[in-house]
Formats: sequence, C-alpha cells, structure tokens
Amino acid sequence: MRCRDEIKIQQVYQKAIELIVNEGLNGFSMQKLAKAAGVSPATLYIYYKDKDDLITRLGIAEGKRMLETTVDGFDQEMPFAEGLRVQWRNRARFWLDNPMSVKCFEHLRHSPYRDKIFETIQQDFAEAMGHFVRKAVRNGELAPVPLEVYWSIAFAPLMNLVKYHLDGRSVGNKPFYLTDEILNQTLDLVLKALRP
Amino acid sequence: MRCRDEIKIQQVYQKAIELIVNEGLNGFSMQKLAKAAGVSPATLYIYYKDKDDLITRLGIAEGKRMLETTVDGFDQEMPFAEGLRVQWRNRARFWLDNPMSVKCFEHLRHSPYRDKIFETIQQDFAEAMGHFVRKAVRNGELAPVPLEVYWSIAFAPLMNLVKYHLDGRSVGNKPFYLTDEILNQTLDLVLKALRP
DNA sequence: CAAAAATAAGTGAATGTTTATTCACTTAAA
DNA sequence: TTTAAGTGAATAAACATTCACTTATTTTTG
Repeated sequence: MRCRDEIKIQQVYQKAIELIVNEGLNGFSMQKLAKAAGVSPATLYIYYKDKDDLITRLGIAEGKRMLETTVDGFDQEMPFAEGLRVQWRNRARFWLDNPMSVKCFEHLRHSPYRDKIFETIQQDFAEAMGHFVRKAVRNGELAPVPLEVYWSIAFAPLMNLVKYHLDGRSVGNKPFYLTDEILNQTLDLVLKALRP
Repeated sequence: MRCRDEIKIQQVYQKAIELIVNEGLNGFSMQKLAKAAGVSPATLYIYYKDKDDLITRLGIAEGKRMLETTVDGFDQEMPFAEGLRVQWRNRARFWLDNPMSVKCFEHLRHSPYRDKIFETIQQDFAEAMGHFVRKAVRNGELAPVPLEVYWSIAFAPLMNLVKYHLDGRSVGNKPFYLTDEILNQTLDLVLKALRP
C-alpha cells in the first residue's frame, strides 16, 4: 500500500491558509489551492471530503493550536494578576509568531463556518477560565463582574492591539508596531480596571 | 425620461446586506441578489458598475452611517468622561438598532474590500478623536497613554460586548443579552482604567 | 528472496453547475 | 418622440467535484 506524502499534505494545509488570507474566503477555490500546492484537484478530495470539510477542519486545527498555546504555563490556581499576565504573554506570542494563522482564523470567525469550528473548540477552555475567574473573585483579587464584562475588559484590548499590529496600522491608518512596553502598559491599565 | 425606481434601489441595497450576512461574502452572488431583490441581474449593473463597486459602495455607505451616529451629540471639547459616555451610548445604540448593518460591516472588515472601504471613511473621524484625547490628557482627565492603548481600552470592550450580543452568546456559547446595566458597569471599569 | 498481486495515493481531463457580465430588446415617464 | 430604466436570455470563465487511469509501496506468494 502506498502511503500519503506528508510533504504534500503540509503544502496543501499551508497554501490553504495563505490563499484564504490573501484572497479571502471569497477568492479561495479548490482549483487555485491545488495549483498553489502543486497537486491535482483530485488529491484534495483524498485528504478532505469536500471544500466545507477542508475549511472546517483547517479552522478547528488552527483554533486548537491557538488555545493550546494560550494555556501554556497557565494554571487555574495561579494568583489572578499572574494568570492574566501569562495568558497575555501567550496570546501575544502566538499572534505575533503566527500572523497567517490568526488572519486566517479571523476570516473564518466571520464566515458561516464559524459555528461548526467553535462548537468543537471552545468547550473545555471556557470552563477552565470560568473557574479561574470565580476563584479570583472569591479571593478578592478581582472585582465581582459578570463573566462577559470580565472577558471584554481582560482580553478585547489585547486582541485590538494585536489587530493593529497585524494590520501594521492603527486608528486613522497610523503605522503601528506592537512592543512589549505597549503591551505591559495596556495590561497594567486592564489590571487596574479589574482590581476590586 | 424614465427615472429610477427608489423602491427597487432600496430593495437591492437591503437584500445585499441580508445576503452578505446570511451567506457570507462567499455565498453572495449577483444572480442570487437579483432574485432576492426581485430585479433582473442586468438592473444591478445600472445601479453599480460591477460586483466590487456594489460591495465597496455598500460598505462605505454603512460605515459612514455608523460613524455619523457615533458622533451624534458629541463635541471634541466635552469633558473626557462625558464624551466617552456619549460615544458609548451612540455606538451601542447604532449596533443594537442595526444588527444587520454591523454584521455585514464585520464581513467586509475581514475581506479584501477592507482597505478601499476604510480609507474613504476613517480620516476625519480619527482626527477629531485625536484632538479629544490629547485635550483630555492635557487637562489631567486621562492617563497619558499612546493613542492605540487608549483606543484599545476605551472601545474594544464595548465592541466585544456588542459582538456577544449580536451573536446571542458569549464565552463558551453562554447565551447573552446586552443590558444598560452591563454596559454601564463595563464603562465604569474602563473609566477607572483610564483615569490618571 | 524476488516476482506478483493488492491497495491506496495521486493524476489530468472532463462534467455539469454557477458565476459575473453583456446585449438586444421592451417599458415607462418626461 | 426621446431617453434612460429595466428586462430575460445568452456568454464565457471559473467553480466544485468525479472518473478512468497511472504510480508507488506494501504484502503475499512461489
């Protein structure tokens, strides 16, 4: 029995991400992908059931990779400020190291594939974070706010900064590069907001 | 001379937004739009030069509408907390009143049409906000932080809450409905973060 | 241990469908 | 009568997917 060419599989995967980023889900087609990856269109249908399957599985894989990085070195039982700092570090690192991945993921977030991708990924993660937050409130480290308020204050600013960074520009098209200093400065403000 | 049927023009415009929201930019096609709006495909090419033109102009129009609402009752010379509160109220109102519009805009934000749409819209707005922020720092109402940090803390949490609301669910698929109470609670935290 | 058989990987060309866009034409209003 | 709005059918290109086929690799057999 002949076995699958790992290099081709990887080529298809990587080129799919590039194509989605560069042309949008709109301009992404199976024939373009086949050409870009240097395989026959028919080969794609050996790896994936169909176009939907390809996109969905790609999104799930990238999402998992992202969440795994996020919780690297994180522990639910950490002091609040420390746990948040670890997550900021991790998320920032992943985003800065994997711009293609993140940009691709953003496309999928705003597409009809969203539901299928997220229902698979998010479950465990949300539970762990829920525990972390409730514990912080009990310990008087975190103002008692609804989970959604917490999440919006705690992470939306970070995501926004990274968005600017990946775009290379911020408000009013001003050029922007994300530095550790800016990151820490913002995290300090966030911690100030969340302290009881 | 026969003149354009305003009702048809509006039908096309509204159905375009609906189609983009429901099927993504991916599933959006001129023939589907024509059928949904009850006109001939050829009619679309009377109103718009081509598909790109349609999408771009739609995005610009919706973006302008959004920004105009945002600065309703806002004045650069307002005290900081008040100015920010006005903008939060306005943005929240627009987003809650125009969910289709906002969802459509989110699709366009993450598409290759982004650049064309934003370069047209954002200029004046960014300048006015720059002034508002610098003045607030001078007056000791706002911690002296870079514009991007300010913007990320000041608005990203709001946008995130609205995103949850429009999705109908938040972290971990928890059902979510945005109330005034949650909005004010979050704004209070934001103001706390930004106070010197 | 090699030759043959078996099996799944991989292919280029083809299929039928959907796409954006155009065109020759009709219709309504000025 | 003139003019632009509006049309349904047509066109060529691009699309997702399939198919008959070849190729590489493993397993079985003599």
